[in-house]
Amino acid sequence: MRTRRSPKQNHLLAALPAAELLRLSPHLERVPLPLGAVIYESGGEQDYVYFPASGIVSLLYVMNDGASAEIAVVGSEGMVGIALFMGGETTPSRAVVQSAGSAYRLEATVIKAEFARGEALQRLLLRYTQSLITQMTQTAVCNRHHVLEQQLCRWLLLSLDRLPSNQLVMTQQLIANMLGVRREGVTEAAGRLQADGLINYRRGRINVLDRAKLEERVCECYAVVRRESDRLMVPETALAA
Amino acid sequence: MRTRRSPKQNHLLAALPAAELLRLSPHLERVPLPLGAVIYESGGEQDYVYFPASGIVSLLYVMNDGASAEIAVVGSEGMVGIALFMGGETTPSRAVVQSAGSAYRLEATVIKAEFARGEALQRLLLRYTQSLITQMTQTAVCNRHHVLEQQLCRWLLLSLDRLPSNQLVMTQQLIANMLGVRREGVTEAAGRLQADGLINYRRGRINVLDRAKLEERVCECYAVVRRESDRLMVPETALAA
DNA sequence: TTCCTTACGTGGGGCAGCGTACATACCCTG
DNA sequence: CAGGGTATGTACGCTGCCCCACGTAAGGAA
Repeated sequence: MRTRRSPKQNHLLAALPAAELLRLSPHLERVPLPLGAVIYESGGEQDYVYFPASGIVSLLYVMNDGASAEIAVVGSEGMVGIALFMGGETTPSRAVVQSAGSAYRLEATVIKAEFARGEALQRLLLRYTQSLITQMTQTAVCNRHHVLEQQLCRWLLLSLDRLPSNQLVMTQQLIANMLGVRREGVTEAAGRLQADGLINYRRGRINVLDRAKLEERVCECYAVVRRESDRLMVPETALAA
Repeated sequence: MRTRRSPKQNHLLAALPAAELLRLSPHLERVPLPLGAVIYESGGEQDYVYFPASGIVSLLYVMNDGASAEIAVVGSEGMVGIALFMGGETTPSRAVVQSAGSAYRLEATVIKAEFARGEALQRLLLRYTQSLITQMTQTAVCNRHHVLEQQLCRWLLLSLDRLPSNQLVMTQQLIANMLGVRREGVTEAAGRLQADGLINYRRGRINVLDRAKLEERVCECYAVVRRESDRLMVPETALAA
């Protein structure tokens, strides 16, 4: 069930009209996304945009005291580096590989030029950006109102949507960093989910056993993000109707 | 000190080249923003974009159980309705007038057409959108890590930046709805700020007496948002250098 | 096998904020 | 100037998560 290596593994690239993808092709460079790699540092120069073919990248804000909080996650449905075509060049957040994979990258000048043509890529990236905004706002809401267990469920589901199997390679400490909570809090919540048969884990590997039950326990935030993403990311051709 | 009624009261419109503003002028319609008015409902049709000349609009997410959380605020520095040019047509959040004022609005078709020209307005709106994204991500971080008093300081400062005087017409209940906390929590935090001479309030009117001290007590989130906004919103001419 | 690093489990004390209930006090209206 | 609606103040018990400290166990390396 191994997918062929192709830029079309990324949904945004796959949704481009043939002519536009052809124009980009010579500039697309496949690069690995090793676990833990920092793609952009907060406020740092962004020289490339990345279209993941597999794996997950987290957008993370790190505070002065070192505490962190995940803002959004990006997988093969999206792109990392929106600040380049938005015109800001950089952002105050960090992009880190949360699950290893690979991506197709484009130099900043290339993506900016293609974006400026105002064709399909522009419309696609803007709609994607809006779905990313929804993910960010829902993170804010969830942080305010929902308890750790619900947030953990949301996080697991968002990750699962971006992975090929039911298994996540991820320690509880890393999840805690993403959620911006203590590791012990994750241990307790994960323990309850395991006791209830929703997941099963051992030393940095989490298996989701019952996705349906996970969706029952999660807060509304997950559904909002999912629904908006589905709505905004339908192929442009389907929008004409 | 009354400013002349002009579209240039809005910073985005003011930053447009004369030719572009001229093209939009016949379509700009000045409308009041009465306190409490709902500009967009969650998921509802968005027929106009609004460029506030004065007043403040809150972007608010309202949960199924009625609880709410503010995502971002928009004043004369910005625009309400980014979903129109982003291509999503709508968003899962509500836009409510938090402080009365007035705005210039444009029909959806007009803003979309002007945006599609790919000239100054497009670049301006995209940079503005990025600064809005920063505000949203910082809201998420703040909700996760900072205590109510700090969040209140942040909220007061963000509001103050968008108002002409040091006075906010705002009850503690409304602030609580924005922050997504209990009214009593706001009462306590505001009481401390008043006892320490930073603010002074009575029945729905808050006077900021010592802005400097407010900036000492606020968390880093305010500075991040402010800095990004200042960085992204400099006139395009200044960017050429 | 043994060791040692790393991941997970557990417990005690503390605090911020919640839900609830009710008291006070302002200010508009009649 | 009296009444009533609304804004603010205060209190109490509860819970979710924090900080801190330590215990247990998995699994790779020698």
